[in-house]
Amino acid sequence: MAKPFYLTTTLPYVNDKPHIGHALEFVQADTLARYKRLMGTDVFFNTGTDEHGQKILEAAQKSGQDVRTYVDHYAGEFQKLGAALDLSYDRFIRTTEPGHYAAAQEIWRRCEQAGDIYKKTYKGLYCVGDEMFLRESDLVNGKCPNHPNMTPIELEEENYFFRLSNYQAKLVEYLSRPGSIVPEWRREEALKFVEEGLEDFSISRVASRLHWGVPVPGDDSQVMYVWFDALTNYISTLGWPDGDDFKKFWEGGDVVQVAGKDQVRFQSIMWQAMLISAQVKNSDTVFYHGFITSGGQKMSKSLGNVISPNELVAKYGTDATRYLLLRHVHPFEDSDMTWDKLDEWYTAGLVNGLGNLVARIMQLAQTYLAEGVRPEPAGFAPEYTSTLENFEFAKAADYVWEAIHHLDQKITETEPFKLVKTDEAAGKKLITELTQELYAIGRMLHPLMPATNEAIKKAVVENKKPENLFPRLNV
RNA sequence: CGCGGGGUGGAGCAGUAGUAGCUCGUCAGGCUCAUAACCUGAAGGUCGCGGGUGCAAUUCCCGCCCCCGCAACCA
Repeated sequence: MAKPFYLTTTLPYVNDKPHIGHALEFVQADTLARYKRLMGTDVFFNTGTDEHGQKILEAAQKSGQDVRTYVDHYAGEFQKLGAALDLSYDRFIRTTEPGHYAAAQEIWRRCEQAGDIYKKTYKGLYCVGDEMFLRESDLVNGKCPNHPNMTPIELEEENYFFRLSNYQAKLVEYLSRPGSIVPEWRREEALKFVEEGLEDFSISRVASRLHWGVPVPGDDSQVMYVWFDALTNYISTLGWPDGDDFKKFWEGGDVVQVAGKDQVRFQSIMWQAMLISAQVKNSDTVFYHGFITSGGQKMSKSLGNVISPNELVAKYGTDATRYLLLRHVHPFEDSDMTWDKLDEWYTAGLVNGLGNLVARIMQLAQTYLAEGVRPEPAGFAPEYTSTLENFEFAKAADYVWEAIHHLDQKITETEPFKLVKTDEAAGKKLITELTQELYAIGRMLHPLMPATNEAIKKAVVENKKPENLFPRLNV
């Protein structure tokens, strides 16, 4: 029996609508989860929403909503996106759940017990407009960038700090293991960063200024800084400290996190130090994906180049959106996306490629075979599985599309549509073979495009050519 | 300053010490089962620049130029 597999995305912060980066991360994680299940592994796939902190309070106030109403709304938006992308998560955790509060407070206690939490006075420049501390480097002409007519004031505040500086040696050890971070070069980057020295970081805020957070155990005057509580979700979702799922999937399983490339310090350094402090096993691997740009630039409303996940699903459909994100986005590095390119990729790969192949084979099968083909059970080629084991989603798709191309070639070369007229038995045998190969392609597609796999399987078993899987775009 | 990634045919990418490959686009041919799809072939690159080591470098080494990230509590 294979080792259980725990997988989690980062939790999107709900201060705005879901964007394409969220969709990318979700789809990548979902593909891994489905792949592992396909291999017979017991999987726990976690995602959810991060709902505390200053920014959220501000965003709620700005929209004139009660903060609860506000976070409920956005949690709903992310759940809708999950459905639109056909995600197979086992748990959608919200950091405002009571169970999560309990876990966050418990890890706090354990870190405190380990001697890693202490109180310190923090002095800094505070912008009343933003209600937050600014760094020197944030200032524009000595003023807050968001409030140029307000002079930041010197403010002193007492906060709790976490002794990250205690964990340099242990983090170096952790990060020295290849595989602790994927891709490898990001691991080396993180290692170098840790070797240069670590500073303690503040993990609480004064409750009178910011009440929207998890109360610090034993000190009602402070709430946890949102990072500290949010990171805990990865284990609170499993019922830590006592839950059976925690024992099975975290302690007894492979623990894999998926995150954006801006997350290295949080996921692979802060969070891992917290785990060590609380004496919980570290994550085995954190996989970091790149960002998606549009027309060579960061997507932004002012540039008008935003491509939203909901627009993608509306235009191309669920599986096609998954295809576009998996095959045409580099798993580790930034990738560019424009509507022109998306249309091109969609038409070439799905309309002309996969969709057309299904149509041509199923037309033959439906016409010449008496009944559905019973698929033969088969394994998966290592060339295919190794790509997914290594988070190389685009290569996995490339492998499948090579198989699609070979099948197209085979049809052209063997001419079943002629053969069946000159030698019916041989023709039918050939068509049966082609249908089985189509079925095998569908199976490999499962982690990437689950509904498409189902559609192909159904067509083969029922011996019925399906409606166009991928309709041509109206140009 | 530092650290990291990258510069390959029109575009996007892969790759390797010894005929440079893929997708899209272009052109020609083939096929007719299929969603004007599919198959084959062709045109198109001195693999950023300059040195070095090799019988041989796009691939290794040195120097330079250009582009893009990171430089921590922004969740």
